[in-house]
Amino acid sequence: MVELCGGEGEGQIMLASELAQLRAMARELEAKMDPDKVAARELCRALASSVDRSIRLAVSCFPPPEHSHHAAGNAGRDAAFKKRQVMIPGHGGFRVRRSPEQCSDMCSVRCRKGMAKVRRQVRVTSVQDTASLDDGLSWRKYGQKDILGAKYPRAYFRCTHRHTQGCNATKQVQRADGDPLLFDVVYLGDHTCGQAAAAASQSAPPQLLPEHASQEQQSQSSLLAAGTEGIHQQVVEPMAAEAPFLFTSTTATGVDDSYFSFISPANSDCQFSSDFSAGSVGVDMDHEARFEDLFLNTPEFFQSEIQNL
DNA sequence: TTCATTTGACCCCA
DNA sequence: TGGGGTCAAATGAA
Repeated sequence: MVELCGGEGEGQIMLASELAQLRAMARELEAKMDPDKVAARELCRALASSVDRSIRLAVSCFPPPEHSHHAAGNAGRDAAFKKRQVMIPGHGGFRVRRSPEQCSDMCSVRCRKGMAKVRRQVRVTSVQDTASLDDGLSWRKYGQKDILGAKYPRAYFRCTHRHTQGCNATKQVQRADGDPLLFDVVYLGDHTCGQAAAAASQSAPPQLLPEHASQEQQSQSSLLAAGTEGIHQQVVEPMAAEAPFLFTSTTATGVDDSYFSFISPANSDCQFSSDFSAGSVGVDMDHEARFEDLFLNTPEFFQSEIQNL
C-alpha cells in the first residue's frame, strides 16, 4: 500500500481535499461554459458528480489503519469444540472427498470448496449485526464460529433456496477486528435461484453490467449506489493475475450513472481477495495505480473532450 | 405450524 | 493435528 502522503489518515484527508477541489473546479467550469454547449456542460456536471462519488469511495477505501489480530482470545472455548466423538453414520455427514485435481491451487478457500470466492468489505454507519447487512438476497444463517486470532466470530450464511432450488451460494460475514463498523463479507459460489435475477434487475445499471455479469458484481453495484448514508462497499482485489479486471468508467456516454466497476472477464469464476492482515486496506497496487492514473489524467481527458465538442 | 437462529458436534484439509 | 466449514438437533420467533 502506498501512502498518499504522510500517514494514512492524513493521506485520506488530503485526497478528499484534492477531490473536493476537483469537484469545485468542475462546477466552476460548468458555470463558465457557453450555455449553448449543452453537451459540454453535461460533461462538466457529470465530472463533478463522478468526483463526488469518488470522494465517498476514497473515504471508504481508507479505514482506520489498525487491523491487528487479537490472539488467543478464543482458544479456551474453541478447545471445547475439539472433543471428538464417534461419528454416527449418516448423521452429521459422510462427505465426498474431493481429489486435489478437482481444485485450483490459487486460493485455499477455492481449493477447499471448489467455488468462486469474492471478498468485500462493507462499512456500516451504526453498529448492526451481521444479519442486517442486506444485499438484496435472502440468506439463511447456518453457523457461527470463533476464528482463531479474530476478535469477532464469523457467521456463515447460505441461500434460503438451497434446498428448494439447489442454489449453492454461501457467504461468510465477519466483523473486522480494528473497525467494528467494518464487515468482511466473503461470497462463495453463484446464485442459481430465481432471486439472483430479480435482485440484479432491480439494482444494476444496465449500461455498466453486462447480462453475463455475476450476481456478486451486480449486488456490489447496488451497494455502491447506496451512498454515504447506508452501507459502504470496500474495493476488492483480484487474486488471480491471469484474470485481469477492467477498471471501467463510462466517461463518454452515460457519465452520470458511471462508477468505477471491476468487471471480470470470467464472470463468477473470478476471484477477489484482500489481505488485511498484511496491512493492506483493500486497494492493491494495481488498482491504486489505476485510481491515481485516472485522477491524474482526468483533466486532460475532459479538456480534449471539451475541445472536440 | 413453519421457518430462522443458535450451538455443539464432526469432517476436511493444510 | 488443529483450524475452519458444515451439519443438524434444539430452541425461539412469528
